[in-house]
Amino acid sequence: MRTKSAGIEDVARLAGLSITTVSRVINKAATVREDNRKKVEEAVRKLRFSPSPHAQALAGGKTNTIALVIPRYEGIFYSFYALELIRGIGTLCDALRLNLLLYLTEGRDSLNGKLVSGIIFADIINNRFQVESAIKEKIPAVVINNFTEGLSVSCVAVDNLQGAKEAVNYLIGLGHKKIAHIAGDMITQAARFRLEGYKQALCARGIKENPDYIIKTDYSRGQARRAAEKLLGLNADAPTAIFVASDSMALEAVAVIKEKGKRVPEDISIVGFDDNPSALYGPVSLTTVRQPLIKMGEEAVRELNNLIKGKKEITRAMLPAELIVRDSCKVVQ
Amino acid sequence: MRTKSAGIEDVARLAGLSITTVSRVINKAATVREDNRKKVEEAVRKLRFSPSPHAQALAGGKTNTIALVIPRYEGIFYSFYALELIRGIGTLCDALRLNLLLYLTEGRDSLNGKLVSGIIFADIINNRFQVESAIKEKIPAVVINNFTEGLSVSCVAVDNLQGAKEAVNYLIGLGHKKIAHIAGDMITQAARFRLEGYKQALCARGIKENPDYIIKTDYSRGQARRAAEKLLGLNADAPTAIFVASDSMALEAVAVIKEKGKRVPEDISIVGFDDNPSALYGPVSLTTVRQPLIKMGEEAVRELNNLIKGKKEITRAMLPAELIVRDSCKVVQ
DNA sequence: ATGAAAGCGCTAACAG
DNA sequence: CTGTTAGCGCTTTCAT
Repeated sequence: MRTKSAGIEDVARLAGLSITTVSRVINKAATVREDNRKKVEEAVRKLRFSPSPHAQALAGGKTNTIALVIPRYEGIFYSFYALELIRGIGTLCDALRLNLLLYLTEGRDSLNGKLVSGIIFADIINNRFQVESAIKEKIPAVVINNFTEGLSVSCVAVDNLQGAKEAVNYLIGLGHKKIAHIAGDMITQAARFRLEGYKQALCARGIKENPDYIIKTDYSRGQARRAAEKLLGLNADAPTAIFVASDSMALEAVAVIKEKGKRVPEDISIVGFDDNPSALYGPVSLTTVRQPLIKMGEEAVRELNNLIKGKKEITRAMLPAELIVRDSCKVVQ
Repeated sequence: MRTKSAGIEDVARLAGLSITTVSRVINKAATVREDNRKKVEEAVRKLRFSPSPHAQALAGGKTNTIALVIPRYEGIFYSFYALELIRGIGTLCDALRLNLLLYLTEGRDSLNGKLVSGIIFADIINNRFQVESAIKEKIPAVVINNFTEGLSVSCVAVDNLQGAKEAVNYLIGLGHKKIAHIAGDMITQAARFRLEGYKQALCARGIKENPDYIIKTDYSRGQARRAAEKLLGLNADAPTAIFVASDSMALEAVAVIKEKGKRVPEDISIVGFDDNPSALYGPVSLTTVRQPLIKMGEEAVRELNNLIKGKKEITRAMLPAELIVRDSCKVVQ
């Protein structure tokens, strides 16, 4: 029983003009005489009129709303990835006056493209087909954090390969040779690239890969703990440095190491990934690889907006990752 | 240039029936003969038809989408409050097939109620007027984490007063008398209630309030750090226990304490608030007060859904907080 | 049980 | 620069 609020016709009547003219000032068309524009604007104010988005969408075909699709995969919530992304995207949408539809999806259902004028995919995990169908339906789309090979969509990703290499090179530069990697979930491209970067960096410096030194996880702290324990359990063969695929896992590794009576960085050096602010504090501030999450979100919205406005070519942006040196690494003894 | 997809008319033609009948089966009206329903359903499948939400909304007045309004106040992002809430709400919306519109708002703009059939406010911070106008416009609404006094809206909050009391009583039970409180941002009701609970618990046991023991913050780790330093700077008068308004601040306090060469819990006991999983690890696992964030989100969606479906009475739910005892507290010496 | 027709509130040609 | 008119794709009386 919501009170029926003013419609465009009421405004037109009050202003003594046609609804077309009202529509024109609403849509900021240039072809309205100044005095009439004023009249309309006043009528709008008096009536507290605001156009029905549904009618606008139906008549004009513009929705002004975009969707953010986040795969409802546990791991995506382990880091602060999701929140930072939402924050970046949400803030920019607010500024651009875009409505943001949020889908935490299992990936099975297909999105109803009729509702939105564009879609941002926060990574692709089990929902590649949603991306594909968006492309097929020619809905403007951009994928975040996944340098989409074989898919013709715009994307904005972070250079995980380079980031990982820098991390490992830094460790090698410190004299480490026994470098382990607690990897993320191989279901994510980011984790795969970080692992690949780790391998390439090792290889480039002629250090042989040790299978015992590579442990794959689901990004959870629980699995990080087990990984760290396994690594320490190698005893004499235990690594002197560990490159961990996320800061929250790195923090867990640090905790395990301390529990076992070892020290970071004196006994074992640690490099994380994310630049999660909570890694600044704690027993030792973490050396890590910074991922510009908020920026990725913003870039994605910007690109999507351009696509919606008619931009044709897709663009694949690869943002650089940056090694942030703090206190969790040391020259090997 | 999106290819025009099938409309209800196409379906009607293919099925050899009227669009009215098609509309009926879409809306699961009972008055359709079984064989005709089958025909329509098949046509729908063949044409991959899905109704235009905008047209539906315009014609029928039902949107199927709700809004989640999150005040874009820094502090709300410091804890994992926002993410957990989004997670709970988003997941349930997915299950209920509701579209979720997310607004990270400064609180100044008024929401366009025509777009949604209901609104969830994730706390009220600088945007009380948005809540008020929703009420005025009779848009179904529910407020989270704010036991809205003076506002006739449904709400689902957590019992911060009781939670804080339990925390402090626990500390008192351990023999502590010099108990400090690093409070949250007084702009939030939660912080005010936690402070109030702290005071009441002290008072009930006849412990006099010490102004030096109460430090208000903005929930940030930076301010938590300064608060902890100030508290430790009291030297002989320093507290033997600190009740901290959030886990992330509590973690920071622990860090400061260790830096100063003191131990937790041997020298100082700490109780946090949130049950943030990251407080499980680290140097000492944190005793804390659990806040059922995801549940709050789910309850909010459920209540909103009922309101949308015609439920008249508003309901104010107060979820209990639960003290989780772990390792950061000890009997005073 | 089914269909014809009248809107829902707006935008977009097309005239003037 | 402004107004007239025809839809946008559905739901809903109201007949049949």
